[in-house]
Amino acid sequence: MRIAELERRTGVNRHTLRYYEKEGLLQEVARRGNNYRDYPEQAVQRVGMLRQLKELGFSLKEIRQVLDALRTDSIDCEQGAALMADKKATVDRKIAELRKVSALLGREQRRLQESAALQRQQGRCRA
Amino acid sequence: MRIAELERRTGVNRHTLRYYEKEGLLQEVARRGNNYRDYPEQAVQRVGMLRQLKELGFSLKEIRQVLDALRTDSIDCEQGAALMADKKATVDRKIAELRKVSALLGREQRRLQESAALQRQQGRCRA
DNA sequence: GTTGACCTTCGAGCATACTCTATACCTTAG
DNA sequence: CTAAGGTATAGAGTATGCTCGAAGGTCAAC
Repeated sequence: MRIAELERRTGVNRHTLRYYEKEGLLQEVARRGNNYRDYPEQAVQRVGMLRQLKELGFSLKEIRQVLDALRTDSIDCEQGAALMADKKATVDRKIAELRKVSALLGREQRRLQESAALQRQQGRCRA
Repeated sequence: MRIAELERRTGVNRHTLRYYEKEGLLQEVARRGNNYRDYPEQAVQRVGMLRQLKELGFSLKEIRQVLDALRTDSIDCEQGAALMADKKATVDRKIAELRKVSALLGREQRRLQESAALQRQQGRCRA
């Protein structure tokens, strides 16, 4: 598919897609005779994963490492496995931290909601 | 405490601490007679939470909203509760996504590890 | 072959989040 | 009093990750 379609299907700006390619995040982008980029169907998923990881706080550099390892082939298996383990540990740590944050936000939300209820009965908010 | 101690205890550059203050992320920083900043003990925790949220992919702007709501007082309870609920939903969504990523990384790690084992027995990596 | 909708590259510009430098004031030890 | 070291502000500089516009090539329809 051409860049316009990938842009439409991923919601990612075409300039950004070219930027990702330049930064090595989207490899093996074929070109047609006219020099137009010709993305494989797979690219949609790849860009999706990229954006997801980015949203989760990973830098493009880190994401590239993971995506590279997922493409494998060029990378040593042992090394790839270690990278995956490392990234998984990072992700698991993030999950644990987010759980705490979620719990904290939940508690705070309930507290404020109760205050709001009181506020409706009485006067001002006394959080 | 003065800025040097907060820097030491949080591991955050003093220039960054002043930057956070300027951006409204650290409010109520008292000044001594000599105009030196005098942070309350609490600031250590606040900076810690800030950095943690940042690490998890939140922008300083988003973090400020949450920290502001946690300080409450100035904010409407109803509104604060809604913000907390909203941020909690975001966090919970992130957790769900990270679980998927973690699972994927785990699968990939095992696959590469098996390939590495085969590789040791036989020849090259065939991932 | 001209129009219009694509596509290309290149380089400038921008927002965020620091990070550092310069200049100067404050404080404490010797 | 002076030197050393901590602090202040202001503003410049940097890294990352986009985002955009200009100049020009490609292509299908008319």
